[in-house]
Amino acid sequence: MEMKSVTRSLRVLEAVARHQPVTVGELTKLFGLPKSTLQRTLVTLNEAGWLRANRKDTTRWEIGARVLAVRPAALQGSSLFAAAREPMIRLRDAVNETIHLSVPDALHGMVVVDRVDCDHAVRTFHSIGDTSPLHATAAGNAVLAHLGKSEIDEVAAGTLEGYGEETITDPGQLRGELHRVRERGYAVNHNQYLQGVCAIAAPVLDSEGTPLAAVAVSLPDSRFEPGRLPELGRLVAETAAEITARHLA
Amino acid sequence: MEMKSVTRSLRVLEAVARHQPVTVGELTKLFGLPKSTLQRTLVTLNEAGWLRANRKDTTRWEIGARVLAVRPAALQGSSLFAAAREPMIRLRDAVNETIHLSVPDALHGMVVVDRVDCDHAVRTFHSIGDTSPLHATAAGNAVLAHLGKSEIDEVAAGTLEGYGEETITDPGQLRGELHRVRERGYAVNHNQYLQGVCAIAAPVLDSEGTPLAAVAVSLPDSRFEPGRLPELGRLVAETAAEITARHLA
DNA sequence: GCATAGCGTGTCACACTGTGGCACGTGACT
DNA sequence: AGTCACGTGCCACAGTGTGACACGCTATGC
Repeated sequence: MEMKSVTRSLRVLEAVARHQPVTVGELTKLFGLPKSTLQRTLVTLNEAGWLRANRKDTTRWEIGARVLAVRPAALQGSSLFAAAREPMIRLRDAVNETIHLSVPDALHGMVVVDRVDCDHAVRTFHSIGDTSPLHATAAGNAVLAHLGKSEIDEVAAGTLEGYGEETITDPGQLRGELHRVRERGYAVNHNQYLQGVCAIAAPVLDSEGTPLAAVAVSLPDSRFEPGRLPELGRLVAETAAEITARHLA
Repeated sequence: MEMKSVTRSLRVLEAVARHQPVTVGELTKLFGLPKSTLQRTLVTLNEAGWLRANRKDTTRWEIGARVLAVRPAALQGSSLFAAAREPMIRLRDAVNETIHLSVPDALHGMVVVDRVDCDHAVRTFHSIGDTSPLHATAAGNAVLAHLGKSEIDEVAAGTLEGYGEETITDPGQLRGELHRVRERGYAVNHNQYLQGVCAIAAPVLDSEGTPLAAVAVSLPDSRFEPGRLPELGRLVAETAAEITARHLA
């Protein structure tokens, strides 16, 4: 079950996305593969519409718009994405902090799918497409808390990697935290994953209670005030509830 | 320059995107290929992270989150996308009609990259990722009008496919229309492409005047009032200008 | 002005890859 | 039990993609 050319083509696609507009030569250095091989790959991807030549320098390649037609199941019909946008902007306006929408991917991590920025000079930054661990982030915990027991066990049984002093690495402690998340309706991350980054998150559930995504307020440690937690938590949970409602409508 | 397996894999990816969550059997009917071939493709795409098994029915496949890492690159570094969002929502609030953001793809068509919905019961509908011809849509004309003469020639020299009574299929007539678009700052489509669908669009330009995208107000024929055109056109053009300004900032 | 080095592009024989016919296990419906 | 359709697994062979090599071009250095 190899399909070498396919896996390589997809890796090339990802490399082009990160380095666009990029030339064949630059890619040979990145991959250590023969020029002919890479060029053949680029031409093929181009013919398929997934890549295109830069309009100004036709030897440089960039991502084609075809990619946009391929959307993750979590965003199917764009309804979740569309439903989330305006509530997210309102939440940002209310708290003036960066808001993220993330979806779980194969129980291995959360992926940022949308973002609304605040206007502080100092702010947290995560690109769309970035991934983060379930057990060490607010968005991850918000989702995890509403998964079935078997799925929680699966995650807790795996290695709970530590990223710093605050990371929860003990399965029992994680279960306790998830219980608290369920009770108060929102999850909190205080320096558990990235140093200096805090977040408050709440889950977006489908009609059966399965978590589809999480909305999170993300802010620098320097602006984190424990006293405001209940208020922020309430706002985030309300936003998540509104997204859920719009999504079902 | 074939790369049969790669092209096929990408086709499969697109098919999965359209039909997710989908089974092997359904795909064999779509492609007329052996089950083994398709399954091998699915497994490979899954291992690459672009596909994943549905959580409830593990024999059904859907698009994985990996594509999100590539997606922002398709939106010109994502800054355009982010810059456009809030002006688009304001425009929607002002006119209560569906707003689209589209980018040109390889001079062959426009691709919808973002959408803000109105709240009418009757509304136009285009999914993100949908494509439409340059010569027969408002967004297409808005972009085309600001391309170089050689590029306009290229399009005009090609076949200007007709989609109905109103479609401009004559190259000379198209040039005249594009001239008018440049003069008044916005393009209008009255049933030229899809029957019953009208739109008013304006281009988003980069610092050199190259069109990067177009914003469009899209509405059903039944709500189209010629008398409101100047006002709508002005609003759309202002929105496009604001997106341009934010994008450069 | 000539040499060199780097680029993108093109070619081709060979090895190895992906192919697809076939067969198995399973679960649903008759 | 019997039938059917499904997802999955296997393997010989044909056809595919591979990558060393070569070409033309441009920029840079001597």
